[in-house]
Amino acid sequence: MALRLHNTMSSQVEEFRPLRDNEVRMYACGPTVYDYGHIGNFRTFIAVDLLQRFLRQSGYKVRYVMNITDVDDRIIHNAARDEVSVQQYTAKYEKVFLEDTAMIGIERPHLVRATEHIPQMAEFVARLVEKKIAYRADDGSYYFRIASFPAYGKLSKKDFSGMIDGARVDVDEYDKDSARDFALWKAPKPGEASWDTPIGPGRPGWHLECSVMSMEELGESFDLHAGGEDLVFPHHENEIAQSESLTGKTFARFWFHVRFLLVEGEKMSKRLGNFYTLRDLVLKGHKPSSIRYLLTSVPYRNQLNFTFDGLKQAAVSVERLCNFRERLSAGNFPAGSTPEMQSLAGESVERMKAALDDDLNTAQAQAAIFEMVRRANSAIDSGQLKAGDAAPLLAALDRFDEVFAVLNDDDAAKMKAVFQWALAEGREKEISTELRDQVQADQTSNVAIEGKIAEMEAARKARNFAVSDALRTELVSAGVIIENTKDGVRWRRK
RNA sequence: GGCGCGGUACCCAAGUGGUAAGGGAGAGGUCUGCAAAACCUUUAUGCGUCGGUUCGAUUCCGACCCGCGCCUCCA
Repeated sequence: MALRLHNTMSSQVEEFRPLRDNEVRMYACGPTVYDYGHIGNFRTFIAVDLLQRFLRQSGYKVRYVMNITDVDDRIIHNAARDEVSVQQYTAKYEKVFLEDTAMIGIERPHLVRATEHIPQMAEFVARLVEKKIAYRADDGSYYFRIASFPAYGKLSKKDFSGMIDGARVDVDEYDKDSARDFALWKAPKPGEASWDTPIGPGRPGWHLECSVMSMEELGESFDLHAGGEDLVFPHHENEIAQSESLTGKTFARFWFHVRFLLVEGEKMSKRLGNFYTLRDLVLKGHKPSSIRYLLTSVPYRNQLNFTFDGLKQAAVSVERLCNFRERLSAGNFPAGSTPEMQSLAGESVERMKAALDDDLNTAQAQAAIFEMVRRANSAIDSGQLKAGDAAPLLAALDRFDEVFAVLNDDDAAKMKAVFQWALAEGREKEISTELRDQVQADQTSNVAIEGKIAEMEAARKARNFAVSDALRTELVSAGVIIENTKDGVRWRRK
């Protein structure tokens, strides 16, 4: 079965086939690097990352490009406020973005920066002017003439045919031909960052950069363009207008939009006090793997209600999968293999693929893996599972994690990094006791832990349970989880 | 006002014109010196409300109620 994806352009779930055999060219609108990213941003980026991972798992070569918007009004404003250059300002937040995406398990796309493509953007505008699609306003800004592109509105399903020119012209937009016409190129205001180009001084508009960079990297027509649902209009609509009126070709064939999330049942906003950056959550003691799991557990087109209760549940779910993997890889099973477990592994892989093929139904894919875990655990308990069954089951789990990326067990180091960042930024007050404990637990050395465990085991052998229990309590409070299995003691950090 | 999405158990959340996945939490049990892990049993005659179509609807249609999104910067 082939992948079927919802396409905003057709409002339908369609079979996804790339233009070129075996190669997918996709573009995602990335961050404007003016602040720390919030969990809503990351829902989108994780969804696109998951798509990209699944495409590769399905055998495609994926060329995935993401832009970094490193010049815009907010950046200019904030840089001025902080009395640093635009470049210094964006460098900081680009670094933050890269750290955050790595923390949340996003594989790095090929990144392109707006400020590194200024000449191409100016050239793009010049070509649109030549075709009389763009025009220059008195102040030196350039606008796109929407009236020249009759298909305008086809993505967002808006009808502009009845628009009355000038109906909503505001003071700043007095010299546009039509109020709806959008800026391609903004003339510099005093003190603003600007570039000297053949079309005059200024800086690119946001819509322009995505058109120019995506076509430069992927060609005039490519397979898929992604972003948050809010970008459908006007951003993506404008990209289409610019690009297609210049090339006369279909710009992107599939439009992939990720729905906004809710936080505790309400729209996330600073006003409501439910606005969280990724780092805020880690400061509260939540693991990156829990956050990623929660953000992938609801299919990307459904509204996801992000709650702290859900975050705890996600942590337990991830732990269950990790425990299972540990149990399979460390256990001693009788030689041989069973047809039941072999086919269970195969069926589970099939079910996961079928679920993801169905417009990335991550919830179904997770259900499939849990079903496998339960049945395999059951087989282990009843002594049915054989040594030769472990490999295919582990392979199925790996296959799951190639896409979901939650089982790496590298949370401790990531949390420690956030801990240190908070200290460096003077934000130690925001470090929760939970995070403090996590970092503390990580500092107890393996040798020390294993020493304690040896003592505990000696006491247990001597049936001195008071001593062994005391040692175990001590270890547990240091964040170490102890399990006595029939193959010996197994321990791990919380 | 225009366009669009959703309301499923205590919580999160899939799904289908033929009788409700999965996870978490709760309860009981198995195993264990005790825990932990794991497993088993159990928790919606019910899928916002009211009508309609149908042999049969949670699933299709209509109305209504509620929540949410876009239409302006926003992932």
